[in-house]
Amino acid sequence: MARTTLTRDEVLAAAASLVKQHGPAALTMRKLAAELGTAVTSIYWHVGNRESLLDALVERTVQEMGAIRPVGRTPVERILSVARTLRRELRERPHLIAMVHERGLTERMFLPAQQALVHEVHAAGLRGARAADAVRAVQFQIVGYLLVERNRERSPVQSPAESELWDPRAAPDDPELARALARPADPERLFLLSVRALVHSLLTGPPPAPR
Amino acid sequence: MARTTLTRDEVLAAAASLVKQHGPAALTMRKLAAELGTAVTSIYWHVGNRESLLDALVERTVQEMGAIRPVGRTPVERILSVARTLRRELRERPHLIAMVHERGLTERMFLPAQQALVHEVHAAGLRGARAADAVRAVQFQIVGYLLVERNRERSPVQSPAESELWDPRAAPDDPELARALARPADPERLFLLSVRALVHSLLTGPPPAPR
DNA sequence: ACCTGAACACCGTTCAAGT
DNA sequence: ACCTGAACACCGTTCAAGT
Repeated sequence: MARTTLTRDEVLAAAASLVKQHGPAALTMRKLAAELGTAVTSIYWHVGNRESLLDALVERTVQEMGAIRPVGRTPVERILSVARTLRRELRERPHLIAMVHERGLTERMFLPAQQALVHEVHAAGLRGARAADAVRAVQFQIVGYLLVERNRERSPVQSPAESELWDPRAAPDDPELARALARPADPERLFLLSVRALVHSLLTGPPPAPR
Repeated sequence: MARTTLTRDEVLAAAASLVKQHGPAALTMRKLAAELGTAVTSIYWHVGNRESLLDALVERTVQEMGAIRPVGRTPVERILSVARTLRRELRERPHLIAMVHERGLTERMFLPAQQALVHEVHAAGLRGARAADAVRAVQFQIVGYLLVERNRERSPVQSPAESELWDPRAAPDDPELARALARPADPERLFLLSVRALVHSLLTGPPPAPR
């Protein structure tokens, strides 16, 4: 397919396309070579090996996660907007994000978001170590939530299903609770509710008690 | 090695041992056969194929995560004890937990914990849909946090390191904040601080505002 | 019912050889 | 500087054949 001489960028582009469509497991050196119309071994000249090819893809993804622009009137609202933006961007690149995660670069990918959080926590009046704790707590919560959510979506058919797990025996005196837990969660609503609750507590509450 | 006839349980035990020591990628059918002193193909008779062998290991792990016994005087403290217990148990089985996660069974593994949380949220006076939201928010936060923490630990050498990312330019008027963010986080402290803040807000705060 | 080796279709990677 | 095919050491899985 490559009418001109093969290029590292061409290799990366083809690899990214394979990963976006079918996930990282579908990215084999041989399929990639077929896609590019070259010998398998040419790829090695340009990218070293499969591992560093994946590294390069991950690096690209990290770069693509651009700066974050918080919107809203209060710090809480602006932090919520950051959370919402992150959720959207991550959901658009599930396979690549998973690779970033596997490579342990999630933290670095979230640096722009972290800086935005610092700004908002500051605006809310927190300083020093307390502000750092708040930033990290929110960041961990957002990232963690999204990992769990992704996991739920990839879930095979659960057996037993959540609805079977929550028959009324589990909470005999609160059938509405059992019914609510038997229903599937609304992830976006739960996400915003959780972030709001945590942020509210961190920004306005008293300092947490020592353990 | 198997002096007597090969058994499905023997296969599972040997496989679990390989995974615990070197992770799921090290579990190849050929190595497993060598470990058991049988032909590769014998294993197929007992467990079907590699995929269902992994499924069986995951199933075992889910069963092993026994019931949770909350301790403490207040609901908040008892929920914190659940969080601490989960953290410890997960950290003892990193590879197997990762496999559970990859298979989308994390939720099911956490059912005993979820039931404990229901009990505590109830004790704190929440009912119905509001209680269900609180349970799920806490559960998602705990699981999510542990996934992020695991990721951090597996992290290769970060480049640029967190400490380089946080030079004083990022927060010019708060050098203590920059210093705090440049230091590595204390995961257990941050974990308990986060859970405490979220739980406090969910159990005692006003209902969160609509979005 | 249980086990076997041979064979198949896949991998990633190395290397000497080409231009 | 860039590309090639052959070869190597691995995979998971199928299958006909043994007992």
